[in-house]
Amino acid sequence: MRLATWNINSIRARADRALAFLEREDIDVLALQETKCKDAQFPREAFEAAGYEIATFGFSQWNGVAILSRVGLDDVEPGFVEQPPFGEVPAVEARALGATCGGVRVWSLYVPHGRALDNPHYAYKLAWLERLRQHAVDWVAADPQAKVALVGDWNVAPLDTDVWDMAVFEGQTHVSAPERAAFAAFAEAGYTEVSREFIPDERKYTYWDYQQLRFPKNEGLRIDFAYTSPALTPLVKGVKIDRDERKGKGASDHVPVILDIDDSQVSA
DNA sequence: ATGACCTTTTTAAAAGGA
Repeated sequence: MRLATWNINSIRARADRALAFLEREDIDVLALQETKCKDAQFPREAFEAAGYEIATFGFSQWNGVAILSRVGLDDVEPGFVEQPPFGEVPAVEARALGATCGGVRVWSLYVPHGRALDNPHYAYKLAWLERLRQHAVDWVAADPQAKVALVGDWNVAPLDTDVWDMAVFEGQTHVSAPERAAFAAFAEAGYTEVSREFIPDERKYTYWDYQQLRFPKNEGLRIDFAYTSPALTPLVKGVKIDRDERKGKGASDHVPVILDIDDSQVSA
């Protein structure tokens, strides 16, 4: 089974690219972030025609997550329990969507950005990650054989080498100690960030700003990750960052991260 | 060439992104 995660930065603007990607990379399950549309606006038909079931969670032009699967799509969960809300009128945002696909509990995650260290969005980000971590612990405590994949745009650069120039990011979000601790806490809970296991190299980014020739200069960030639960980790046989997807006109600013999972021991 | 922001919505100008 091939499982991919991709912050697509509008599914309506990039449905054709998504379809081409699914076919080119032979993807079974695709977790999307920043779909930027309401559920009713999601371009379902083309994906259904290609053989995928679709679960969406979107309220507006902001955020939005989805999961496409051709190996089953069950127990869909829009948002996690007690997901922290945000806003003047506190509301849960469309940043997490769970579904069971081919025996794997997939969570498509769009972690809050944080905006600035003194912004309320930053405290929201840390609380959001901590609540998710508690769930991650509980899920494997309840069932040590649970195959859980927490995939998406984590909006955290765990290592200094995950940003193209640390001097630029000093005092900014994504690289602060609390954010990195919140990210590392998933590993302390027994999960493994498998992209790092398979791709330990530096300057292997997943995001490049549209501005200032960041992509051709390879000035990017590594912020899209895949944490797998103890039972799932040994089944992950490979990980690829699809850097080519950033090329050409009409690319998202993020590229997909693809996991190859050994099907033979995963029952649907 | 891998190329000089993009997407959305109250269709102009602003917000969010990282």
